[in-house]
Amino acid sequence: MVQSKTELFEQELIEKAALFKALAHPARLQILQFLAATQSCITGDISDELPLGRTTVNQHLKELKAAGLVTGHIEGVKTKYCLDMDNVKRLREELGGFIDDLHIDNYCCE
Amino acid sequence: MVQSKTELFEQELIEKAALFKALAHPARLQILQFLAATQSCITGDISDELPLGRTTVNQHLKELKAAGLVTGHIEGVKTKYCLDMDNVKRLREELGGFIDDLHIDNYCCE
DNA sequence: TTCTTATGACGCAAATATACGTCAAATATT
DNA sequence: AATATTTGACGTATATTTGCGTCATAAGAA
Repeated sequence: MVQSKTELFEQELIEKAALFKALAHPARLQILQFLAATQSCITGDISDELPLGRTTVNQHLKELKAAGLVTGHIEGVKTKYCLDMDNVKRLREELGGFIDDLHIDNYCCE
Repeated sequence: MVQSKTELFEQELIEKAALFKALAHPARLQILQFLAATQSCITGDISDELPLGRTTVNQHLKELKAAGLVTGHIEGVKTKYCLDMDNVKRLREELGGFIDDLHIDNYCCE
């Protein structure tokens, strides 16, 4: 492509697409599940749970943080990661809302 | 990367990630909105509505079809695209379900 | 038939994502 | 102090996505 064109779309669509993109990799989904399952916030060796190296997992964590779904607290040498519950809830509403707004109930294709 | 590793994850996660990925671009979100808004199924010149060329839009439509969210019926020279309502509804449940399954209501981070 | 239109397949180039090795800094352990 | 852990930043290689031009095909119009 000559240039990226994502910025030519409506801001709202861009943001929604970015949210979906944050969830568009199985590693990131599994990280979210793992953080949710282990109630207490967990250190970085989430990589033991995934078929990926540590730095790769770190990279995915970084993206989840950028999307606002996860926060990281430094605790001595280690770092504890947590779900950002408020944003995860907001996420759920936004994603459901997008589909609801399509009003597929009335949709009739012929 | 030496090789793609997505296939090393659980099948369920891979499929959910693929669904999210289908929604991870503003053009595809807008295409879905457009198809939903124009009740009658629409020919390919959806590209008039987007800041993208025809072949690019075609490419995005192809991805939406691969994800099962859209179907295309040939009608003479033109092609009519439709939302696949059943799959869109299923999508809504699966995506909401993923977040529900995190049980964030009980989540307590300290 | 000839011309026009609409489409999708194909391939290219640029941008971005994915995966990881290495390294320096910070904290703990000895 | 010397050593060991844990982490994130950085760079690199490969893979995938994105955007588009070109072309051949198929159907309708002239």
